[in-house]
Amino acid sequence: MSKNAKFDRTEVIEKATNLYWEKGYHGTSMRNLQTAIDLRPGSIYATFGSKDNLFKEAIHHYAAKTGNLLQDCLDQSATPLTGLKLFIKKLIIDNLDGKPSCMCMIVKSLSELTENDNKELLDEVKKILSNIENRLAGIITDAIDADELDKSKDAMELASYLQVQIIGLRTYAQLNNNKEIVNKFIDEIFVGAPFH
Amino acid sequence: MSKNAKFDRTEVIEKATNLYWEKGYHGTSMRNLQTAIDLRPGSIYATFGSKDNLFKEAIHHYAAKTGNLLQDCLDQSATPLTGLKLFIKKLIIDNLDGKPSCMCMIVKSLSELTENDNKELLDEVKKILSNIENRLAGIITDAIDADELDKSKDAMELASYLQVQIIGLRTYAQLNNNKEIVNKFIDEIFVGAPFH
DNA sequence: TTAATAATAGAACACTCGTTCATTATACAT
DNA sequence: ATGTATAATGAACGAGTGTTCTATTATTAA
Repeated sequence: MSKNAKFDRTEVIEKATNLYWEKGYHGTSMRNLQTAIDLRPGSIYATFGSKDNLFKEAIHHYAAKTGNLLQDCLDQSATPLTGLKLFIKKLIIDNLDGKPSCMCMIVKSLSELTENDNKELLDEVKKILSNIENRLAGIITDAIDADELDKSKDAMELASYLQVQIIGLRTYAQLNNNKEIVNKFIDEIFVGAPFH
Repeated sequence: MSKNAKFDRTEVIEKATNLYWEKGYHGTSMRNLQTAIDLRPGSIYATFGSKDNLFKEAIHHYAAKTGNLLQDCLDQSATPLTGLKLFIKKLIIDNLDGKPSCMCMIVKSLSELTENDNKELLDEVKKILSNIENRLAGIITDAIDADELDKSKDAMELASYLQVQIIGLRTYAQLNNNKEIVNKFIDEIFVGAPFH
C-alpha cells in the first residue's frame, strides 16, 4: 500500500478494546479481531506483535479512557466527593443496557487470567487496579483537605472501600440491570459505615 | 472394564469444578480436564456428554457446596445475621491464599460468558445467582421475624446489597489479599447504611 | 519513468481444540 | 467355562488457534 498506514491506530485499538471487553481474552480469537477491526493478520502482527500485546494495549486504552471520565466528572463537580459520585453513576448507569459490558474490563480480566498461564498480563491488570486505587485515595485526600471529610479518615482505606463498592455494583448490574436499586446503592456508599 | 464405573462420579466432578473455577470455562481445555480428573475422552463423554454439560454440572456442584456452607454457618450461629456474617468470613478469609480462586466461581462465569456465544450456560449462571439472592432474602426475613432487624427493612433489597458486598469483597480479595481490611469491611456491612 | 520502500493481503503453518469411534479389557450371567 | 454386556482406552477427525511469510500493491524519491 503506502508508506503510512491507512488505518487509524487508536481507532483500531478502540475496536479491539470493545471486543476484548465483551468476550474476554480467551473468548476473543484473532479471527474475531480481524473481522472486528477489518485488518488482515499481516497488518495486525506488524502493528501490535501478538495477541497478548494487543490485549495489553487494549486494557491500557480502557484504563486511560476511564481515567479521563473520572477527571471530567471531577472537573464539572463542585467537590471531590460529588465528582466521585457522578463518576460512579456515569460508569454504571450509562452502561446498564449498553455493550460491550456493564462490568469493568480490568476486573473481567482479573477474573479470567491466572498466575500460571497469563502471569505477565495479570501483573499488568493488577498494576492498573492499584493505580486506580491510588487515584481514588488522592481524591479522598482532596476531600479531607477541603473539609468534605473529617481528618480522622484514612484515605487509602476509603479508596479500598470505594473499589469494593464499584466492583460489586458493576458486577451486580451485569446480571440485574435495575437502575433504581443501583442508584440507591450508589447514594448509600457515601453515607454508610466507613464514610460517616 | 466392568459394568460399574470404577471412578467416583462426584470425586470427578469435584476435580473438574476446581479446575474450571481456577482457569475459567474458556481457559480450561478438555485436555486439561483429562489430566486433572485422570479420565480418557471416551469415559468423559460417555459420562458427561460435552464440555458444556460438564461445566454445567460443575457450577451446580459449586453452588450446592456453597449452599451447604451457608447452612452450616446458620446452624452453628445464634442468630440469622451472625450466621450470615460467619458465612461471609468463611467464604473470603478461608480462601484468601488458597486455590482455586478467592473469587466466586459463579461470578467468574458471569464475567466471562456472553449472551451471543454461551447463552445456555449464562442463563444457568444467572439462575444460580438469583437463587442465592432469594436464599439471602429468606435469611433476612428470618432476622426480621426474630427482631434482629426492624420490620421496616426490605428483605429483597438487603439481599441485593449483601450480594453486592460479597461480590465486591471476594473480587477485591483476589487482587489484594489483606485479611485485616477484608475483615473490617465485613464487619461494616452490617452496621452500614441499608442495614441500620 | 523508474527504483526503492513499506504496508497490506491472505494462503499456509504447526498446533490445539472439542469430539467421535473402533478396539480392548473387565465383570457378570449362564 | 463361555458368552454377553458394558466401561475404558487412545488414536484419529475436522475445525479452529495464534502466528508467519511471500506475493502484491501503492506511495515516495530519484
